[in-house]
Amino acid sequence: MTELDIAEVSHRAGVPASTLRYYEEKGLISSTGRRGLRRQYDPGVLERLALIALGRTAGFSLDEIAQMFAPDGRPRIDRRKLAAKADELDHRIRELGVLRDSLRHAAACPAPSHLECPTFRRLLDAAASGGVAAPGRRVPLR
Amino acid sequence: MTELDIAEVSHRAGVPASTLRYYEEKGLISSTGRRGLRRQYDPGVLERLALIALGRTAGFSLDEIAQMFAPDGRPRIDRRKLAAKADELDHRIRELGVLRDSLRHAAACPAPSHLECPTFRRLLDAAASGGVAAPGRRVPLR
DNA sequence: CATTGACCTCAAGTCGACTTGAAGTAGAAC
DNA sequence: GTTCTACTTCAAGTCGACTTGAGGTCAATG
Repeated sequence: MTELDIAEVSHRAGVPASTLRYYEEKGLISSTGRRGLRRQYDPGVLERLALIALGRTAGFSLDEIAQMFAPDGRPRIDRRKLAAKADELDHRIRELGVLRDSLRHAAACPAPSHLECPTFRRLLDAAASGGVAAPGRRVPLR
Repeated sequence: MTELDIAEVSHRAGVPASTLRYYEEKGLISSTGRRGLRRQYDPGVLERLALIALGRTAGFSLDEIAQMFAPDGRPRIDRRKLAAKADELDHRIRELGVLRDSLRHAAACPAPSHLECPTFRRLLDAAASGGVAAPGRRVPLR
């Protein structure tokens, strides 16, 4: 029997069983059957979970990820969506880069108060005018 | 009178009035008084809002940001915290860079299915082993 | 055959940052 | 002096991704 028990999947994928049930409810994964009450899974579910994890870190929502699987279970990833997400990431990366540099500067800046540091002020103005980033959708930090 | 009406602040800072009330409730900003019922603000609140926006985009929570103001209202930013956040950002930036490159590759990859693309598979394995990033705290995407 | 313990379901709770809705009020315009 | 309107308060709702808790079931172990 090559089937995996839910505990096995949970352990191997590093994902709580509750999450596996939740993903199943959302249609992201499916179990091949039950042994008694317990869900059994095809080993392929591990790959699928990896795909889901990947999508999450790229900033896709679970619903978006669900769209990425064809009814037959094979990934059907729209290359344009990937490219678009890559561009989005690129944008975000630049923003974060500016932010990081400014934070570093502010951390080292000799001005008595941050408000008196020109670099910090420039950053502030950018933030005020939405030049850096406005709070919006969220992506994982780590 | 140099005081600003809440509508004025809302408009100039690009922040809904409901958010201003919420921030006040959280102790992030304060109004100087009322004209009738309406909150009046010192123009300095705009700078403070910029500071808050900045903190948000850097990934600080509102509570953390609240800690960054001394009781007198002046920013009291711990330089070590800034440096730590910069390091965190740096880490995240690297991760996102890898992710972006891989997405771009996958978008252009000629393999019939992404699962057959070596680059994509490497990325998958990284995601599976937590090598890229595990979902956790959130920071603004844009 | 009885117990154990890990799984099951389903509803509800959590977290952060706000938003929304109902019901009220005061300054300003007519 | 009435009406208009933008504000006010306070409680409750929203969103996404899960987690938690109560009460139930079943394969395996002794």
